[in-house]
Amino acid sequence: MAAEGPGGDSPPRSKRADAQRNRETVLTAAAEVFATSGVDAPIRQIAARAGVGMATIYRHFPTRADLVTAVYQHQIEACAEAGPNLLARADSPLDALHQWTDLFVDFLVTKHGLADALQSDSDRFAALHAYFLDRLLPVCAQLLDAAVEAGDIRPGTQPYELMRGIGNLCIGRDDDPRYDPRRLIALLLQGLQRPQGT
Amino acid sequence: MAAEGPGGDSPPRSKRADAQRNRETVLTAAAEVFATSGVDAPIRQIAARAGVGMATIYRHFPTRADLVTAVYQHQIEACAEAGPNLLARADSPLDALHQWTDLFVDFLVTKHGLADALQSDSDRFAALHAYFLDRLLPVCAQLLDAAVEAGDIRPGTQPYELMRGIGNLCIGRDDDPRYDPRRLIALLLQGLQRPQGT
DNA sequence: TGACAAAACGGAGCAGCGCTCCGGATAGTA
DNA sequence: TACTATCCGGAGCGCTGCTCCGTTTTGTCA
Repeated sequence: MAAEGPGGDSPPRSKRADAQRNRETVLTAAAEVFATSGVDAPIRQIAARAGVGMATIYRHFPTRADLVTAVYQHQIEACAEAGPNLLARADSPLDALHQWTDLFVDFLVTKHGLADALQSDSDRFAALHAYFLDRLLPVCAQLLDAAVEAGDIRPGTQPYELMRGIGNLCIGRDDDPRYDPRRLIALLLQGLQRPQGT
Repeated sequence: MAAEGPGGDSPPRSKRADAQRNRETVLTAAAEVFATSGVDAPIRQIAARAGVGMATIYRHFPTRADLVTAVYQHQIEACAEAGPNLLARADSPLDALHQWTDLFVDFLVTKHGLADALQSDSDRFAALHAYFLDRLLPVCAQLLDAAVEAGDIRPGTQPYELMRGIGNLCIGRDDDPRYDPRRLIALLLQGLQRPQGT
């Protein structure tokens, strides 16, 4: 979908050609800077790389969350769409949940500081948080429900809590061999499974 | 005048009286400010509250991590000492691990932004991170080992990973009724338990 | 007690950041 | 070509972390 701020459809008012061009330029530059300096990189740095003024960035993306959202939109979307596909193709709903989680974690871990931003207790990234929830929560809920239905995991877990938990576990330096979020998330899912007895 | 300040034992030659006094004043002010504005509160604010200049704070606590560590030292210590006690008194090592985890989580959750700081990928809080690890990792390892020994949980989990996982799960606003780190940590420990059958 | 050096203090000052404001440039249209 | 709505750029403000240095306080020794 068109990258619009939350608020919905705007009339087919097309922007001026230079504005359109600058928007793309900024997105490209932001993606590069985020990859090297993390999503907290100074706006000035992104502006310099894009060869535009700061106001241009703020005009297109009023908050940092809007910019981050726009940069990663495609990947978030891909992650959302993968959910139903995995559910259809995997051996079991539990298996699908595992695979989807792996996908989600891979995405978060490879984006420097993205997981941190998502769970930050400041409100700077509220819009990003909202977008993630809006797109991925239903997917996670669907997978969870299917696994419950199949009797693989016990009912009662809230998708929101699980998603935030997974996101939280992804926080931190990604170059520490002593800490691999995947192992902990595997434990978490293990704990979710219905015990054989009782 | 044998009044020796708490904390590490330093050689007999100590600081001037006014320095000692200011150190305490700053610690008190910092504790108050941290409680209301979080551990990221501006140094100026703490200085103003303590009625001292900023340089005084930097002189006593070169980095923010040093200040935070000093403020929470007693509570961290208490948490560390509780480990062996719980192990001795609880019904089982697994039970002790649960109780200790609760203690740890309660501590983290009630300190605004402390968990965030602990896992921040910036190096600003490296000293704090190191202190936590130094004091609490052995305790966690002891509890974990005991539980493994008792056959309650399966071997192979690294204490470092578990501690970081617990810390990570505590990150975020603490006023969200939809997210309770305790529930997820319970799941994590559940996943750690040795399966009864097969 | 008074003098004096070491220790500690305080805040001005610099640099880096987010974000805004407004004079000037530009694109689309008549 | 002329005109206007749209868009642009960067100077500027306020807020931060952290340092530097002239001033004040403390402890000691004559």
